[in-house]
Amino acid sequence: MRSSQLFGKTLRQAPADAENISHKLLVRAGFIQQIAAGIFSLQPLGNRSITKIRNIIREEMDRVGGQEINMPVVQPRSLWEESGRADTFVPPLARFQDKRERDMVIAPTHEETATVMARAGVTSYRDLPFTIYQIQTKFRDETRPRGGLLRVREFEMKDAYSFDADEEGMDRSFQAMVTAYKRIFKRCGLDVVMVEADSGGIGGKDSNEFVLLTESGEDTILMSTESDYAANGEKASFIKKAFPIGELGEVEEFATPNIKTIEELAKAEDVSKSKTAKAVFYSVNDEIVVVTIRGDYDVNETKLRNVLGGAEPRLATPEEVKAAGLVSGSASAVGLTGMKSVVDDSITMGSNYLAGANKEGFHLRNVNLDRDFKADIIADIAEAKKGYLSPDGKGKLVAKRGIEVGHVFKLGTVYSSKMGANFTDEDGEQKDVMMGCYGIGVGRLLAAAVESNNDDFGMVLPQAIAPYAVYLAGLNLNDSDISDKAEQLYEALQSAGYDVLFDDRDIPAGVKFKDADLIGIPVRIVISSRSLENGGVEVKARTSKDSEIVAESDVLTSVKKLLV
RNA sequence: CGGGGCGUGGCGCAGUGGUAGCGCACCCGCUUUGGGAGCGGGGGGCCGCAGGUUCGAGUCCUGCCGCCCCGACCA
Repeated sequence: MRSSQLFGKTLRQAPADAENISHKLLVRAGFIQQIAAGIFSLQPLGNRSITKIRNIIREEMDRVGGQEINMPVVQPRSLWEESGRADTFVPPLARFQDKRERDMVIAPTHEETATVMARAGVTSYRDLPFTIYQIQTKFRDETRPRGGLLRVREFEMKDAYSFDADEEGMDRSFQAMVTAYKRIFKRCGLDVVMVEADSGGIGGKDSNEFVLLTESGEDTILMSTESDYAANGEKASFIKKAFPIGELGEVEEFATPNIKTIEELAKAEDVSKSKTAKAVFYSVNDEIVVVTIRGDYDVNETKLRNVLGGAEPRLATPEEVKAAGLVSGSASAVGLTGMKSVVDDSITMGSNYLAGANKEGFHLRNVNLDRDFKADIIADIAEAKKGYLSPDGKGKLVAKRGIEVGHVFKLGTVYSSKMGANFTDEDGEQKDVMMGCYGIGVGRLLAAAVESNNDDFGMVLPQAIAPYAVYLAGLNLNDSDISDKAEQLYEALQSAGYDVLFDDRDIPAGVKFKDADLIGIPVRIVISSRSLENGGVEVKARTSKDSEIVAESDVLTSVKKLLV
């Protein structure tokens, strides 16, 4: 490609809207153009990078036996009623009615259609296993898109779905995908870690995220200092401090004027926060739920949602708390009836707690679970934090930020059972298909790659995903000797199989260098009167500071050393 | 959805009631050619939208829309 023909201009200044490095650089380099919040067009350079990423993904999916398919973006809402996600998917499904007033949705993900595909295509265990995948547009009406391509509403995702006869098969399919994912990210120049994750709106039991650790990430990742334990903050667990359980004391009420928080209560009584039972009130499906957790821990709302069966909890408003007859600042589960009680298991690792008396200005001593208040659910709903003990007993947790670039799920039969995707096994029995699903955000992957590969001058893209492998700049092109040689080099490099961007523009050298750096092309070749005087052409890697002079006849050899 | 900020040429910005400007980019000419060149000339604006106040509104008032950031939320 000749720069003089290339559509798209580089910008000296990034739009004021852009804040992330990747957002700024992708816009400045002419890769992407914003159309609306979280909605982008790809310009030629950006499209080339994305195409390369897609192809890497395809190769690795095919390598582990994936078969490419394509499913519709527009789907009848009834399909989502079958799976039960029509009203529960968060963010809300984008919906519209077609001409005949039939309810339609714009797909945010494709488990339903994939299950339908399997439902029709699988009747016998002999049809299993198989894995299908697509690279397809999704739309999620995110509450808050942000960071250029990092979090968008319309986006392209590679989504794969595996179908197996039994759990062992599903595990094998899952492992194959994990292998493929690791190769994909490595080839794209991303150093990712696989962490345990919450499966959220997709469902299923186990899920893992592939995360690029970087400060600009929006997820919190907790990792052990001494083992390979790593988990998203939504999922992370830890070993809770346990205290000896003494004899249960008598409950006694005492006055606590002006004490509203656990901190104040612990301080006033001169005890550790772990001697207090904290009550937090949530609104879940318009009902108040009381959550009790030991005062030294906080509630993890994702875990809470999961123990509540998937309904989204939200902190009750002061009005709701009051309406429920509760005394904020002095509340506890003691004596409460008619509302669901969830208790974190930390409460069972101690006794004789300080807790609210449900009476303005009073608290209670020696409060104990079962005797003084009930639990409908006892579970781990505590938020892991840095410094806590790793759940495997090895080391402490540290907190990092990360960008989720891939997510793999063991779905089991959550979709197949609801949607009737079953088969007859060897014994003639009817069984639900065991599924897995596996996603990679394609645009996000590019953004993540830029986030982790840049310097003061621009992107530093690995050859695998750079729009071009070689930037060939001819200077003093009015000199026919130089322009002839530049043309010859352009031909030769292309014949050798390299993607070459030939800067044939009649502009100052500095502009060409700036553009080459900004776009992040791995190898830059300069041919000029100066280089010829020095005995050839200049070859420079984007990653190195200095260039080397190479005889014209040796250019291909020299480039070959820097590229594959 | 709560809090904050911003909407003026492709991009960055100035303009607090009186003829819409600057830098970059763009077009023409000449001079230039190793890190975003110099000189000269030129084109491009429903100042987000609607209503209002005023002799007069980019500027003041009201409403709406859009975008960004923080939070909430987030396969």
